[in-house]
Formats: sequence, structure tokens, C-alpha cells
Amino acid sequence: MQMRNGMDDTDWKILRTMQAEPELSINALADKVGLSHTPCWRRLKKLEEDGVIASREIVLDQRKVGLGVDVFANVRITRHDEDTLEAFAGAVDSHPQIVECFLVGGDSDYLLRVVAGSIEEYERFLKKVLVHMPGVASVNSSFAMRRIKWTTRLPI
Amino acid sequence: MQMRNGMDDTDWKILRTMQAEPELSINALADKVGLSHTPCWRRLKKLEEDGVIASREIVLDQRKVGLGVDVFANVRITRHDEDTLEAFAGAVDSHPQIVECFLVGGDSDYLLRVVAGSIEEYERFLKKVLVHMPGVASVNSSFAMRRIKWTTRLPI
DNA sequence: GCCGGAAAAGGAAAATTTTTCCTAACAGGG
DNA sequence: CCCTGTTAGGAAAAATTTTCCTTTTCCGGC
Repeated sequence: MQMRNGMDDTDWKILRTMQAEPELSINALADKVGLSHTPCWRRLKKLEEDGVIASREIVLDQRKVGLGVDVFANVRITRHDEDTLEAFAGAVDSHPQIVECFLVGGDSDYLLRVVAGSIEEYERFLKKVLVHMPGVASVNSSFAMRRIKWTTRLPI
Repeated sequence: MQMRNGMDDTDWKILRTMQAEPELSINALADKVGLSHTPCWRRLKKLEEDGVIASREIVLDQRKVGLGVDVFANVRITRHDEDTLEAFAGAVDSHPQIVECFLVGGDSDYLLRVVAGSIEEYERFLKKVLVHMPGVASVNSSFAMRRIKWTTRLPI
């Protein structure tokens, strides 16, 4: 049987099905993948244990919880030693307004997505927090005017 | 009672608790927010109906499903008429490799996050798909060297 | 080709959780 | 102060998850 990343076809089918319809019951899932509930349940548990399924989440509507503003902040760092990067990463982690952060490009800067209730609120966050985070040389912010797409579902 | 965005303190507490521990049972949740299961269940349902809870998702480990590469693509558009934007948005939607897309900045370009199995795979996607999407003038790609943070949880 | 053993699947039942239904408490307006 | 509509609560029904044990399938060695 064909195996990719330690998973057989049935495992992949489970992942695809659960991604598409995360609220499916074990029975419904088992039906869709052509197993009875018990082996299906065992496979699902294994996928969770193995961390292939990293977590289950509830996804809130940003607007409806008053966080309609998305800002992308390009952060340039002063020094690129491990300590500075660690300290910066720690700071990122501790601020829940920062929902995404990637180290990008060759010139070692970070791309962050920050959520806020308003532009003013973001400006406060920028001035009070972001520019004071360890190692930050400069911050270049661009506001998202429209969200075209955002999904947790991966093309598997 | 204090209301924010049409929700009282208990609703917010439910949202916060569920964000932090999405797999909580109704009983456990009810305990944490200080209600009995029935009213708690009704509030949760209402939050789902109202779309405050937009969806429940399973989040996969990108690496473990063979999609370890994240690329940010800055796409510049030729024309900015509504038709072009619509067509572009439609194309974005139909390609599952594109997991995020925002219209950013004043010069009307798009920031996309694209997932791929390898740099080569991304390059193929870039050449075969991205540059041919409707209205695309140029694409500037930066590879994510490290993921510092990525979360679905909002600071409420 | 057949046997033995391991791994995966299946059925039935126990345990837990979700959902419904009906009753009780509470708040605001007349 | 009572009436009405809204929110909470308890008990029970329905559905789902989880366990346990049996059956089937798949391989490697003979």
C-alpha cells in the first residue's frame, strides 16, 4: 500500500474529509472513508497523537468580535545573533495581538500580522509595544483593505 | 449588564474559554463560565448561529503533511477596476495552495501566503498559475525561513 | 499452496456528551 | 404588584465517543 509521510490512503482520506467537514461525527466520517467507526476512530486518534492533526480550533469572526483591522508589519531587526532572535520571538509570542509572524527573505526581517479594533488602536500598539520589542530596528506597516481569503485548510 | 458587540460578559467568557480550550465539553465549559449546561449550550449555539463562531476547524501540521514551505507573494495588479479585482479574487479562491490573501496598502496590491511541498513546487505554481491569474502585473516572492507564530486565536 | 502470527477491521455494549423538554427564577413595563 | 418575556436549571432522551472482544486480512516462512 502506498505510504506518504507514514500515512496510507485511508489516513489521507480521513484528513481530507475532516478538513472539509470538521464537525463530522465518527460514524459519518467512517461512512465517508469506507470504514466502520472503530478503526476509523483509532486512526483519527493516532493522527492526533502523532500531531498530524495539530489541534482543533474554533475560529471567530474578527469583525464580530470587534477586531476588524488587520495590519501587516514588516519588522527589521538590528542584529541577527541568536539571542536577539530568541528575545524577539519570545516577545512576539507573548503578545496575542500578533497572530502571525514569519522570518522572511534574505535580509532577515519579520512579517507580522497584527489584529486590532481600529487604526488608532494599532497605532498605540505600534508605538507602545512593537517598536520597543527586543532588537527592532524599524517597522513598516501596511493595512489590509480587504480580506480576500483566509483559511486553515491545506491542499492535501 | 455590560454589552459589547451584542454580547454580555458570559458570552465573552464562553468565547475566551472555547478559544483557549476548544475541545472542552459543554459540561466542562459550563463549569468554567459558571452556568449549568443547558443555558451554556444555548449560548454556544447562538454564537455559532450568529456567526461569531465562524467555524470549527482541525488544524494540520504543515510539515507533517508535506507542506513545509510557506511563501509570501506580493502581487501587483495591472488595472484596478472592479472586474479585474473580482476575477483575481475568484482565481485566488479556486487555488487551495493560496491559504491567505489580503488587499494591502495604497498601491493596491495583494499579499498572499502560498503553501507548497518544496521550493521547486512553488516555482512551478508561480510560473504555471500565479503569473497567469487575471490582472497580474508582477509577483514578488519571499520565502519564509522560519515560522515564529501562527494562531487562530484572537485577543478578546 | 498452507500455516502462524501480527496488524487492521468489525460488532456490540458501556460511558460520556449533546440535545430536548419542561419547569423555575428573574427583570422590566404598565 | 402583577404580567410578560427572557434566561437559567434539572431530568431525561438521543446521539456520539470510547472500550472490549472477536473476526478478518495480509505477509513471510515453510
